[in-house]
Amino acid sequence: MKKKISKSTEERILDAAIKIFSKKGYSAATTSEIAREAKVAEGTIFRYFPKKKELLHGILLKAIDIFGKEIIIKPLEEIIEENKDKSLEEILKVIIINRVKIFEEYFDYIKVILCEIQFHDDIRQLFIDKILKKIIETVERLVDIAKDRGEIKDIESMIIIRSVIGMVFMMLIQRQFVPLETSISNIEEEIDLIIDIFMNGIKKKD
Amino acid sequence: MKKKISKSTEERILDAAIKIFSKKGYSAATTSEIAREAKVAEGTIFRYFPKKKELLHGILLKAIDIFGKEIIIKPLEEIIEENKDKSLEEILKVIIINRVKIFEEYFDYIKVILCEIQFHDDIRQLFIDKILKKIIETVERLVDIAKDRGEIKDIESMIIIRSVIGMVFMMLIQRQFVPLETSISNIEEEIDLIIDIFMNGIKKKD
Amino acid sequence: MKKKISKSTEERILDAAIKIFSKKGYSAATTSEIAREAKVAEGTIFRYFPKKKELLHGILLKAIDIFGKEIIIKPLEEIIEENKDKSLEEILKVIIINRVKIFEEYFDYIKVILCEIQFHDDIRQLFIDKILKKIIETVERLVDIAKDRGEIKDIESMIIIRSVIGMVFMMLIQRQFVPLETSISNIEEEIDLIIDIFMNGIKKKD
Amino acid sequence: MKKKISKSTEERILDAAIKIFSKKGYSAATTSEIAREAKVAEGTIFRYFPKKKELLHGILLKAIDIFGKEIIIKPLEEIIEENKDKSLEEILKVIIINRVKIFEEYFDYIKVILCEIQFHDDIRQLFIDKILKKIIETVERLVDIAKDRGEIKDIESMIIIRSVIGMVFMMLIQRQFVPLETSISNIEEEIDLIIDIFMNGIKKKD
DNA sequence: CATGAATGAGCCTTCATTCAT
DNA sequence: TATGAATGAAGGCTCATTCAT
Repeated sequence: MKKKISKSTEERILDAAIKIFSKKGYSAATTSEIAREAKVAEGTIFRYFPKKKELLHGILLKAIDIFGKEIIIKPLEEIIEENKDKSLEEILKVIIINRVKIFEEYFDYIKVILCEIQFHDDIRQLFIDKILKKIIETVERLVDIAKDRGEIKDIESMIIIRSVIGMVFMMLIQRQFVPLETSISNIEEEIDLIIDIFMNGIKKKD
Repeated sequence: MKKKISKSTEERILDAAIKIFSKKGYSAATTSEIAREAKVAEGTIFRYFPKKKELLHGILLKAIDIFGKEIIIKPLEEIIEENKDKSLEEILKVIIINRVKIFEEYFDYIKVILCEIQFHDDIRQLFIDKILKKIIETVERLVDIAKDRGEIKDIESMIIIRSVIGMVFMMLIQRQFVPLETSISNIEEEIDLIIDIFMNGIKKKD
Repeated sequence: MKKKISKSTEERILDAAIKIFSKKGYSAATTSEIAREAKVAEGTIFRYFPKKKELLHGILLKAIDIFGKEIIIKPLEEIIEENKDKSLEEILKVIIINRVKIFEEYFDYIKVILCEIQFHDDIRQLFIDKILKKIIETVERLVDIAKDRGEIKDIESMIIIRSVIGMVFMMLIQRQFVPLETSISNIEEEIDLIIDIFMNGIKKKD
Repeated sequence: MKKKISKSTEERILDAAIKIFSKKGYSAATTSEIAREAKVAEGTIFRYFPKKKELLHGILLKAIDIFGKEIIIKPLEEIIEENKDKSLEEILKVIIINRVKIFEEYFDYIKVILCEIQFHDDIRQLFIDKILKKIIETVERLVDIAKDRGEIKDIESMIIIRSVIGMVFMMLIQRQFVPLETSISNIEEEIDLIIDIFMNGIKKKD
């Protein structure tokens, strides 16, 4: 029975920071705007985050927490376990739908992090070590399971992972930035199509 | 025998701006650093680009020029024409290799633009109208040709395009940011694999 | 027993601004010099006056306050009341001496405002509405009283007002800018002469 | 037989400078705007006036020329000569009307000079020596003539001069800046009233 | 002699950071 | 602990001035 405690000051600041960073970018965001958004005095921010950059670290740490612990490891293993008898397509669909939901929920985190890893070496390293590698490891296990089942070709796992992530990522990006009109009404249908392409290719068989 | 004329001041400034923007991000970049890089006085920048933001516009305009005129339209049609008799896989490979080269050559432009379209509505609109739509239109024609030839399944073109772009894009991103060790030595081999997945899927056929 | 509280930061900045503006003019004055004069950091100025121009507004607002509330309305009525039985000349003298004192005390305000109303429409409008019209209204009442008493000719009030103000104004200007040697030692004597000219003209009666 | 030669470059620059200075003030005016107004290149200005401030000097010199030679000395003497037999009022009226015309024609010069003498010692000194003293000397002669004729009271000439100048000046200022509605339709009528006040005072005689 | 591109000092302004309350 | 006034370094931008053409 989780009691909803009113957010701590630190949390409020971090939430505000994510919001502003994702809207303006890290550099263009100002601590004063973050303070206003968090409804604290500007000085208060610096009690918790003595340098502006530590807000970015704070965000990444929170992202590591969310993506790492709560999302990637546990649920993925669970999903596979719970769907042992299902086909690879079906498992993939469950996973992708789940990931997509998370992606959209934490879209602001992703935007900020993907942008800023270009400019901050420390942030990049942390991201690679604590998030990216974890994701890859986990997906790799999934691919290996599939390979063991003898269901997929013997292609370098990295390529496979990258491919499916790329396809899904592009779908998400498009949905966020360029809501071009497709005849495909809902996201589940889109995911089905992607999985179909991914699993069976686009070539017509005779 | 093209003689390399010494670059105009405006070009030098724009080149410097791209370099600095891609290294630090638009907001964190300073006009004084750009001036230093371009070897001009800071004031000179403002003769050509009265506001810092116009440097960003200048970059986008140049990107539109490069991607639009020189790369997308003409060459793609040529490639298809020249490879009429080849298989779809072969044509795709030629195209992707060509695109990848361009992508890597103008990687700084892409980084800057993709980051900043999030924060500047005008930049985003220009990008969508002048680059993205053009790319999609062109690739769509390619897909339609393939569909006409009866070589690929009847899937929504947008999904197909997005998928292949996503796969290639992820490959490029990885090569740029996370040079993880793969057993795949060169890019051509990687492209072959991507095309194979894209065309034939990853499912093993019995 | 009014205790002289140490001036607020805002007051110190405004006082410094008036001083520098009156010495150099608004445009030639720099915020850094004003900051130095006010003994605050340059950034502090912008906490109170986000744009340099708002310093000018601040000055005008203060002038409106001083000239409007404290000086023009109340004291003038009082003076007239208190000197009911005196001759017009005597009343005029009391008023002019009082005005002259104020004028000299706030000479910097006047210099700045009179110069800058030429260049800033908003400042001009405020000045006309809040100061000039008030002055004219008040003096007009005085003239009307004199006319009612039957002591002065029936000349358009505006002309009368303008004339006496012009005479006094010129005297003040001269005293400030061109301290030409006059045999008239003190200002009271000068005022007497002006009043004499104003009341009786310069023509010798036979 | 004055031939109207097309204005020299120097003249065009000076005319442009007066125009811009009077609109924006000396400091806020830019050499580039002056160049545009004068239809010359920015560099050209500096062939004739190596420092911006020399434009101000140039303007003052031109004003000295206009006010000094052409206007004050010669015509005033002429007017007095030609109107020997007329009354002082009539002579005064002729003079004032003439002065007013000049004042309005060269209003931009006056505005610029009166503003800037506050901030530039050299300009002020020149103005006092070459214009103000000349005006005073001349008017003084006029007053002395009147005194000799026994027509006016024996008041310090300076006071007399200042008074009439102040009255006229205020009238002009008002006409320029605050065109308040007067029942007096035309300027001649106003001048008549001013002269009347000045000569006969405002007191009703019994 | 005229041009206008280039300069760079210095301006107004912002904003991360400090610190007395 | 929280505040917000004060700071001052640094940024974007302007503009008088120079100089090669």
